[in-house]
Amino acid sequence: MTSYEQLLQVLRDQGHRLTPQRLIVLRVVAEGSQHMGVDEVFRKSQAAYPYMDLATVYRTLRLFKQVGLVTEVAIGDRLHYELTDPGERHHHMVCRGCHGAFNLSPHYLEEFNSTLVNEFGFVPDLDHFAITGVCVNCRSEGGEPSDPIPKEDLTHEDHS
Amino acid sequence: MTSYEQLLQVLRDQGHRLTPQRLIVLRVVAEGSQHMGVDEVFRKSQAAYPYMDLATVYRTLRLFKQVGLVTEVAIGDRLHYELTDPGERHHHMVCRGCHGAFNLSPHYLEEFNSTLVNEFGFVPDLDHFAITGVCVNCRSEGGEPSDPIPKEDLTHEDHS
DNA sequence: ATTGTTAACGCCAATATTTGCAATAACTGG
DNA sequence: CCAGTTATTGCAAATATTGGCGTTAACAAT
Repeated sequence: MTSYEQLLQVLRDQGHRLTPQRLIVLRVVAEGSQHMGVDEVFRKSQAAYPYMDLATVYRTLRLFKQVGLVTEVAIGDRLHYELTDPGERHHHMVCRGCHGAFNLSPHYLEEFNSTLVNEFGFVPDLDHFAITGVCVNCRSEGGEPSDPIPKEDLTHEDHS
Repeated sequence: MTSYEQLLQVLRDQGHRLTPQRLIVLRVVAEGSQHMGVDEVFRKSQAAYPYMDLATVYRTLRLFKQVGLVTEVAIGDRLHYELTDPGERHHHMVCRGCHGAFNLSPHYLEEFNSTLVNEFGFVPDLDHFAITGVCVNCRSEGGEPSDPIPKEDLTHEDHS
């Protein structure tokens, strides 16, 4: 019923078992307002279920990523995870200045996608696409700002 | 004189010191026909200079990547490195079926680049760009082939 | 509800990668 | 060429990530 149930169905459909650990990790990631690092997911999961093992978190996140439940984003040099929103699928532009993550509509990749397919027969993985660079704010300030722009201000921008 | 000298100049210009370790790593990467993993770079460097430390290799590769001397490519789930060729700059399409790395002319990214800059003021890092997907061969064979296509046959394709 | 099959877990060890720090050596200016 | 400054190294410890394996428990079939 809830979209939460739908997510679980994705796992079932692919023959994966619904374990309490997976439910917890899923909830943790789902409730996280922002993308979280592995350690953060682990700590929150452990809070809900003390026996939670770090290896399980790694394995679970890898699985979730495989089936498309979560999206992996490289922030700085660490991987972060966030729930994949099937309705509002988006890509990321990650600023290496402020580490802000801007959303990017899939629309901007469509042409690129068809080009690769048509010219080379290469089908790119575009479920999620992340590209690093420097955002407007960091460009104008010049150099890496010591005072990063709050993620909240940037992350939910979706320029369609 | 040699392009090798030019590479060293890049380091000097940015105020980095020219240590024997760095020269060795640079040579190893330069002489490697294909992109190499950290361990491979380490082993070859160690062969040339027995005191070479693994941490130094990591640090050196990170530095080289920063200054653009080498290019980092994700093959499978490990990072590989290759010398950045300033003349024949190219990007990569990495097949997750056969792990082959196809070259991609920068031309195909120009439009994408200007779009991001114009629309969002976001300047993407396109010195090197790598995208994973499935290549023609692996698509036709269906599923992950157990007999990977030799890298030699694919890697130096440059579809301009 | 009971049982069988086997994926997944928890724990531990292995591997990969990063970091702290004292000693060294690359560059600078004299 | 010599001495001073400080980035870089090597080593070792810390941290991050992955893998092996016996046990547990999810799911399917009875």
